[in-house]
Amino acid sequence: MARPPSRYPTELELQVLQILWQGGESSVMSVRDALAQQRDRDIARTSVVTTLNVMTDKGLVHRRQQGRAYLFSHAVTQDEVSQGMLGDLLDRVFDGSAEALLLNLLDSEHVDDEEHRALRRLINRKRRGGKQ
Amino acid sequence: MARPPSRYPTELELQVLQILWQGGESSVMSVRDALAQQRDRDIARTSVVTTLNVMTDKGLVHRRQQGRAYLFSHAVTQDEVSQGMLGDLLDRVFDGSAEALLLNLLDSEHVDDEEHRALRRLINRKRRGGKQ
DNA sequence: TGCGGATGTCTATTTCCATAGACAATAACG
DNA sequence: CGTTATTGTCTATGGAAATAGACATCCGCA
Repeated sequence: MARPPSRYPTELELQVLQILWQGGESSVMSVRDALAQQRDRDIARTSVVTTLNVMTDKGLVHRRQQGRAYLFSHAVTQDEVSQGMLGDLLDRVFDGSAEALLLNLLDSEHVDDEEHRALRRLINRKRRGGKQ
Repeated sequence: MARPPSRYPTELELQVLQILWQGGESSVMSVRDALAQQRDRDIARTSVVTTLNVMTDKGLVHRRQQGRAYLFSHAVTQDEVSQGMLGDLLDRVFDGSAEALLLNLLDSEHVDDEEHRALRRLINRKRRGGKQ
């Protein structure tokens, strides 16, 4: 057997999605430019087309023809993707324990005192009724 | 160019690490058995050896010779890996915002009311002094 | 002492991802 | 109208990851 396809957007696909979330419906060229800027490295036009077509097949983006060219837009929301990826990490790394995840987050160098307080405010304010 | 190597343990590597974290220093065969059980699917002994050797090169596991066989143990801790992977997700998906991540976690179906309360208790109790 | 089981090495296969070139079609412009 | 720029399709390449087979050893036991 071989490597299984990744369950969630790959690195490049995520970057593309972020561009579409931010900029809305976009042409290949403008995705290419945004990618080049975001990564500080050029990428060929055809590479972007290929990637966008693959993403279309995967159902990650929508493709709409305008004249002879295509316009692309996101087919999944930022929240969907974030929750999918976070949930995946939660399961795979923290064995489904949100407490373990939060503890790890609080202990990491990514969260300083100030952010710690912000998190506490957040969770205390947000008593119930998130999703509806 | 090609796909860059993954920054953090791959799926299989993570499963192997979990086995070593749980069971301590292990032989190839016992890792193989644990893998097979955990995934409910057989895997060839040689596949496990190959993977463990790659992981040795990557510095993820230690290899110690005992008799003519090897014993393997983890070279990275569970916390190190968790923090690395969570930090990576934080940067790549949530643009470094721990609040955004927490909000997303709270809104997800993975966290019910009870767990929500548990998280609030946790963050309120844990006022200061996480890492030291 | 010779054979079977256990073990490591080396090599191979398959698939996915990232990337891009060759080519064709077509639109635009002078 | 003819040439150039734009755009999509098709095909290819290189490397990583997951998997396993062929082979050589070597230990223990009948």
